[in-house]
Amino acid sequence: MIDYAQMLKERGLKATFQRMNILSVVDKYGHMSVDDIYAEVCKVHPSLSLATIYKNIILMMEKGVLVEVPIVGKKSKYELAKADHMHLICTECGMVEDKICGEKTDTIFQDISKKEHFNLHKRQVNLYGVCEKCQMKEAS
Amino acid sequence: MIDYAQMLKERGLKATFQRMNILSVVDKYGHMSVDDIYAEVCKVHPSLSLATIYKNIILMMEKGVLVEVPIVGKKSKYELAKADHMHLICTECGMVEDKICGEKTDTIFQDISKKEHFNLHKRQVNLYGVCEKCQMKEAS
DNA sequence: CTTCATGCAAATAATTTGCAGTAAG
DNA sequence: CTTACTGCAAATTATTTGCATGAAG
Repeated sequence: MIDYAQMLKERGLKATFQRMNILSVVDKYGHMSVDDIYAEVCKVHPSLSLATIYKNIILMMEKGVLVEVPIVGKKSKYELAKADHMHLICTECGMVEDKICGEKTDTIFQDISKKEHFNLHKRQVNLYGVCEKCQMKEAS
Repeated sequence: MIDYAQMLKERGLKATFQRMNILSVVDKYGHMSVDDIYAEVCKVHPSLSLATIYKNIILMMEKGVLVEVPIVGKKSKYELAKADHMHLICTECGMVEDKICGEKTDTIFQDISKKEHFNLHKRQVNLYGVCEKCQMKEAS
């Protein structure tokens, strides 16, 4: 169980009800768009404003709590900042699943960066395809 | 030299002046946002409409001529469809550079997909960091 | 208490749409 | 000629901002 309040205070942000809930639903569902977050948090806090979501997402990204996951053909999703990983993205249902990268890819990326004199900060690997569930549906 | 007219006709699209120019500037500069394209093509075709750019980008993506490159914290860029590759993206100046992936990463991605019963269609690898030029600037 | 965060409403930016006129084949 | 494409203007959607009120520490 993650302590969202502490997570926020450590970065100098007040632990408001709204922020706690944003973190909690992002944590629960893994990857959410602005609208997903809004819809979900509204269930427990109906007077929530979209502007608050936008302001907080930007703020929490600056503070390194949230990370943007831009996706081909859709609005970005957001996830909690965590160890580097790749995404399997289903182009049918929109599902996003985390997968740990492993050292091998890591080494490859670092070698390339070194060769190009590129100061690498962050990797982003997205694999687009059709997930097992959607393959089932299509077959039927 | 790429024959843009043929490229378009092969996919059942008319080879208009606008489309030829969009392809030509994207080809020339490698990676461009909607606004970049608009600004550039306007130089040779001042009466161009932004709506035309949007319509054509969508159309050409459907026909597999253009590919979207979504980027953290910015508007997407577009590139000509070509062999799989990764992107080095400079977070200072916005530069995007192509790099060929190599078989090693390819194999890793396919293995993971197989293990997850994921039907892989498309890879997207973006490495974010600071390019050589911007490192120079910072140092000075 | 004091400061920072929220929610609203209004402003701005980004994208899409409908349609009459125009150009490609 | 005929169909598809463009450009405009209007509509829609997405995001940002300013400010008065309210909550956190």
